[in-house]
Amino acid sequence: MPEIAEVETVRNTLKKQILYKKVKEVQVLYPKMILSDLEEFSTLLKGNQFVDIKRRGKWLIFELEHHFLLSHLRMEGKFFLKNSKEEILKHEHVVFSFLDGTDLRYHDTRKFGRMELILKEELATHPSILKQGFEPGDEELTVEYLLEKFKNKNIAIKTLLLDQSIISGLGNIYANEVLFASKINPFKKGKEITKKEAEQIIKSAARIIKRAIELGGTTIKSYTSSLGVMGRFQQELMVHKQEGEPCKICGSFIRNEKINGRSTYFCAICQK
DNA sequence: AGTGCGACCCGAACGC
DNA sequence: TGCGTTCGGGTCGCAC
Repeated sequence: MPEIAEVETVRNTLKKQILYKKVKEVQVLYPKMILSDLEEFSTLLKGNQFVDIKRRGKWLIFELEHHFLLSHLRMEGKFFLKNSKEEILKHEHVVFSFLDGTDLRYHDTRKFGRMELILKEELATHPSILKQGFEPGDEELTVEYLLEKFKNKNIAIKTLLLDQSIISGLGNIYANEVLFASKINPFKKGKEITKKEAEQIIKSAARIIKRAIELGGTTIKSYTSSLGVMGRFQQELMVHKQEGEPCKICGSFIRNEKINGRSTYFCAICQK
C-alpha cells in the first residue's frame, strides 16, 4: 500500500525518468480510472510534457504546461517505464507513450487508483487536495493542532491517524508503527490523548517517515517503486505484519486486532 | 456534526 | 489443473 514514503519514492524515481519527454499518445484501457472527460484527457496530454512532479499527502501531482495530472495509487497502483514495444499487460490500465519510444505505464491489480486532469488554478480548490491536513515533518503539525483535532473524538486514535484531513499521508503501515513508537494503545480514544502523547505522535511520525523515505519505502506484497526496487524500510518494521512475533522491546507477542475493519498490529505491553 | 459501514476491485488465502 | 468463499485496504458517499 503506497503511503507517503512510497509515493515520495515514486515521485523521486519518476522525476529522473520522464521529465520533458513529449507525450505522443495516451491509451486508457480502463476508463473508470480517469475521472476527467476521457476525450479531453487524451487530447490535452498529447503533445504535452511533464515539467515537474509534486506530491500532496498520498497524491502525486504531475505538472504539465497548463494542467496538473492528479494520481492516487490507492492500494496497488504503480508506475513503470517501459519500451513501447513491450506487450501491454493485463493490469496496465493507462499508457503514456513518449516520442522517444518509451512508455510510462500505470499498473494497478485492483483498479482502485484514480487519475484526474485539472487546470492549474483548480488545484487549490480541488476537494481531495483541499482536505489534506499537515504532513509528518511539517512545522505546522503541532501539539495544539493535533489536540484540537482529537478533541471530542470518541473514535480510536488508530482511526484518527488514518484520517487524511488530520495528518496527511499516513496509511495502515505507518499508523501502526507511529503508535508503537509513541507507546500509545491504538484503541485509545482521540479525546483521551494527552499533550505528551500528541508530542510523541508528532516526533515519531516525522522520524519514521523521514527514515522510510531514506530507505525507499516499505515493500509489502503489493508495492514496489517504479524501478522495481524493494523498499528497505520493510526490515525496520516493529509491529506491522509482525503478528505472533516477539516485540523487539519487551518480547511479548505482537497482536493483530481489527479497528474499524482495519488490521491493527500492536504490543499490548508496550502500548498501554 | 460525528460516526460507522458498504462499495469499489481482484488475487491470495482459506475451507472443505 | 479443485472449486467456492472470504479477506483486505484508501477513499468516498450515504445512513443514522
